[in-house]
Amino acid sequence: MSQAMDEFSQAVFHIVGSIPTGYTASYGQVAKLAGYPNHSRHVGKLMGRLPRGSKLPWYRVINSQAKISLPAGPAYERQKGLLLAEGVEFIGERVAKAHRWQP
DNA sequence: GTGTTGACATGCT
DNA sequence: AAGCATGCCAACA
Repeated sequence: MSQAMDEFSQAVFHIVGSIPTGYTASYGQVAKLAGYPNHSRHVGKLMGRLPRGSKLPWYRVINSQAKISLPAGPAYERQKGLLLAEGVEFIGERVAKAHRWQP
């Protein structure tokens, strides 16, 4: 039945699941690693579609500005809290460069 | 089929 | 540094 998720989503999920604890990756980075260099936007859209109990560390995915997207709100604080709990350092609203995932 | 939207990226000013 | 403009591609009305 279901077409098994398109290769795109599957690749993105795989990459996101490969992000080590305490590290973060940007949408463009994930998209590129997934094999789709210019699909950064779709990564974000996919994240928004993820269910609440998703096993994927979606909270480790941020934008190229090393900042959390989401227009500030409960979700924003939630992601920030999760990252902090993983040991990620925050410089203001920005994630420390040292905590950016480097494949 | 066309137009708008979207958890973005990159470049220029 | 920060802000504005352009590019890119799929999903949705």
